[in-house]
Amino acid sequence: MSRNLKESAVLKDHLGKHQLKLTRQRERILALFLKTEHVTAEHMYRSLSKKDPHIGLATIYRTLNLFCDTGLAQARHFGAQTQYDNVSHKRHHDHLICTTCGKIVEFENCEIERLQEEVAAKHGFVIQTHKLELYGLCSRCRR
Amino acid sequence: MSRNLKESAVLKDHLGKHQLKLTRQRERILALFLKTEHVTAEHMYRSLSKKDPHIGLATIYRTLNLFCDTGLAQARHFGAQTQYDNVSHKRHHDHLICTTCGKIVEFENCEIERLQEEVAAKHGFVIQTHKLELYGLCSRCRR
DNA sequence: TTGGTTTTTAATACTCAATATCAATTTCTG
DNA sequence: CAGAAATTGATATTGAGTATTAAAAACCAA
Repeated sequence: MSRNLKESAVLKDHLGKHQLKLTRQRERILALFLKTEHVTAEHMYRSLSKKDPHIGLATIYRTLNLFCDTGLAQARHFGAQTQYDNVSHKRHHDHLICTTCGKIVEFENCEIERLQEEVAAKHGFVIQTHKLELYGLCSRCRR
Repeated sequence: MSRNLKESAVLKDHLGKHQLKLTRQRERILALFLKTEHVTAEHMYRSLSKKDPHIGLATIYRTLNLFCDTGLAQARHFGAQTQYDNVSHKRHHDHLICTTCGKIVEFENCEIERLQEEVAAKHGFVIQTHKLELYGLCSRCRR
């Protein structure tokens, strides 16, 4: 639990600054959210319902969106569903993907990220997240 | 039209290999699709309806998904909507995408591409293609 | 504490993009 | 060309996510 003090503080700070209230539901949803890397609202609903049968699905959605506002979560859309990523678990990395054997290598490159910010600013954007995937052949598959 | 011979061939090849048929609708949807870089099914429906009032929305969806199977298109999900990207147009473009309104800005940045090569080389990869998407808020959606 | 005000909740109705259904039509194959 | 197979268009249905609202909980000041 002590590991989550920071995130709890982030939430409480945001609540305080926006005239929002700390509720039992928000605490429970945060506690569960912090244990995961990414969840869907539906999945979280099923988990929480076991202990708290009367929790509302709409509350889950509202709260996860609230987490996005505070910066604790980040929403990603896949097909029909929305995944909520726990930002604190996820140091962002990009991917090198071999098109032959499917090998995936993770990498980070500050210089590329800096240039991304530069490009975004030039077009009036503020970046929230990004996806960079390089597809090619790894050394083994090239012979 | 001659510019689209390759894509037509890709489609016909796929149809032939999967016991699918070449129909007037598929040809028309392909023709329009090849003129664009990205569309939604809804947008395409409105365009096609002007000349062909009885074209069905379901057919648009079915056909765009077919294009995804052939590799001519790539689906991207934003919140509620799905954008279908024309892969043949996509070679040299990366995207800035507004997570609120879905606005897409294309950009190119040689410096980023050079760094990508550098990163790939460091891991023994040779890049064939890449996908870079920056998600954020455009100037209007930031208020 | 308590009373009063504001926010939040839970349940449910609703929205709307996307898919399933199915009879009628079109395409292809032999 | 005829019959089999796939496709279409119209419409119903699905399902993720949002809006609504009366009741409950949280907050705050005294």
